[in-house]
Amino acid sequence: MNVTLPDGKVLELDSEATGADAALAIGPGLAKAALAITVNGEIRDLSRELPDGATISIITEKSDEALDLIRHDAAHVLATAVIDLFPGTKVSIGPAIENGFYYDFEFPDGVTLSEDDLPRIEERMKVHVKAAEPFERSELSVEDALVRFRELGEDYKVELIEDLITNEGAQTVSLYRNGDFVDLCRGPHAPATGRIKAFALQSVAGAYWRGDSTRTMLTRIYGTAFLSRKDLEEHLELLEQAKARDHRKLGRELGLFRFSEVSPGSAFWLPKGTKLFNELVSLSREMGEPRGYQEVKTPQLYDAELWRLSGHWDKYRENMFLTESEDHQMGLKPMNCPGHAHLFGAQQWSYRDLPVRYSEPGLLHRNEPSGTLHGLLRVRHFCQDDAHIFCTDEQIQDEVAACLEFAFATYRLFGLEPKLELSTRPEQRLGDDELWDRAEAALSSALDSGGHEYVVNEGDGAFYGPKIDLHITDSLGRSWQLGTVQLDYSMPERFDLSYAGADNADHRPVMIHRALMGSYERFIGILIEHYAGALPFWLAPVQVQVLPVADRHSPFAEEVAAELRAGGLSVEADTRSESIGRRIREAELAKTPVMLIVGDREVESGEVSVRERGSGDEGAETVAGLLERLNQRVQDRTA
RNA sequence: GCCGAAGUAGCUCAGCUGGUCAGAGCACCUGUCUUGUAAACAGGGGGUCAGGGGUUCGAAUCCCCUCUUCGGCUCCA
Repeated sequence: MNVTLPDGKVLELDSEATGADAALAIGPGLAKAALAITVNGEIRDLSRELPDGATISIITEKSDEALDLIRHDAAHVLATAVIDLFPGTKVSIGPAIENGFYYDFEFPDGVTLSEDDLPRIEERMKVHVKAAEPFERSELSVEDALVRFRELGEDYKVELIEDLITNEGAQTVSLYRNGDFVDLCRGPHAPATGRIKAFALQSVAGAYWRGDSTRTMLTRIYGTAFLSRKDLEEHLELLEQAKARDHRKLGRELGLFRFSEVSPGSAFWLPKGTKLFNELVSLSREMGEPRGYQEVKTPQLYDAELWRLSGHWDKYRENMFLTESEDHQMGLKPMNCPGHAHLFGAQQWSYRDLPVRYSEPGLLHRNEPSGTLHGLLRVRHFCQDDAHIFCTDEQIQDEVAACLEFAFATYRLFGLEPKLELSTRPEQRLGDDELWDRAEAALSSALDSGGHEYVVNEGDGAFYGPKIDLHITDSLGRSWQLGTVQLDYSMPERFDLSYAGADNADHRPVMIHRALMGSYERFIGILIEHYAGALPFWLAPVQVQVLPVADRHSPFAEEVAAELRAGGLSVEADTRSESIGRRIREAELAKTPVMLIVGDREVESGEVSVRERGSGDEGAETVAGLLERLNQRVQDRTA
């Protein structure tokens, strides 16, 4: 038979030749390095027979696919070790994931696993890796496979096979054996367990079977694997370093905010944190005004009637904080939209008035489940940079495009590059298909015209309309949704909103919900991790720290500070009788962008010695010149 | 909410199997030093060991409940 190699050469092989044979035919070095083979674009085991005429490419440790392969191998070895150590454990699934792998198990009654158990599971895994047990693939009819896994009591595998039959019409399934462990698995795998050069188990967690919270909670073991010990150590080192960027740690160390048991999930903002917070609110106002936004203020607490009208009473009550007043049930707002819709509906509108863009840095309360709270990134009390745009159908596309422009203009200031997701019509939805066609088309063409790349989440839209979300990852690579632009045909209906058209008839406006930073809390959490706490000059709560060398220079230091403050900067003077070295160190640790050292020389010359965060002495400068330079940095919003 | 883990001074942590176990460093306060680009020196104050029950002659240490936090899952800005 003949196969074609990546460089276009044709290789002649014996009939029934396998991927391993092909690799050997190319060269013994490659045969040794080979992990798997791509056959007509599909990754397969080396041991499988090649089809005649196939285009092949050998996967080695250098290939992009190599890590996924050995991580998947490692997941099987993990399962092998777990079953060795905990007989009677049921297995479910164990895929490779970004940065590692996991396997989900159901342990026998009475057995609970904790992280203390990981070392001995690792030891057991090492035995199997060292034994370099081959991965052997076999195929089985679905009937035989069902019998086999039923006998073993592997209920989860049985369910998987049943679903393969119903959903894919599967006739056969593939099994992989390594050592004594046989798993239902699509493959592919490397030739043997020995190819896993370095691995580590990392954590134990609960995970619902099939991601369904009504089903059994399985025990998930996370781990990672690499092609060399060095790569593994580098990865673990990176994870260590990421902890230093954690906004919860930095928020405390930098004196930005804190949390307390007296109000779980709600930040207490300290003066410095409040300054940062307010800076972002100002930014949003400053950018919103020229874009036609009008700020409004709406109440925190509303009669339950409003929530019934908006639909939140039915769909969101569980997550709302409720109270009573004079026999009226009331609820704190979890969203600003009903208030804005109510406000819009309170007066008459002409088509000439549209679009109307109401913005509000609205304070919200959502009673999020305790287990979901996460520093500033998931809180119960937060403030959105929220706005609602009421417009005509024809205006949707331009408005959405303008929202995206606004969002990117904002993110660019911080060097953040969000990932975009377009979520389309869900199964349960309001409105006819024609409406959804138009709404989705409006969103996707706004995305396309802006030249944005995005992924489509089919069926993930809100029940009232499709949406575009902006995602950013935190220091540990966890993705968080920040901004969102949502089309809503439902709320205008519920609130019976209307405007008079050119035809003098009543028309229903469309509502666009948009929050660009998302919430100030989450955005600040992400920013802190993005900058590792070293906020750019324009955002720093304390921009300049003036440091007199000795007590006798304090009056001059105060003068300099006052002058810079009068020039609009946030300045402190550290006049404590501590050593200058100590005060410089503390200003550095506080991530203050600019330090000014003033001693005899400066008092004499009237200038100041400038020290930039992280880069040492930069020489003397007049206060006036410095002020101008620093104000330019604020204006340009540069570091 | 679910699974697992943790909770000792403001912070980081010691305190092994219950019996001088309430400690250290940093921070804080006081005093001395008056400093030239990342930590001066000395002394001092501070915790009913998350909260509540229980076991015991005796609990920070063992058990139970609650709260909070951390890692995930589900859900979400």
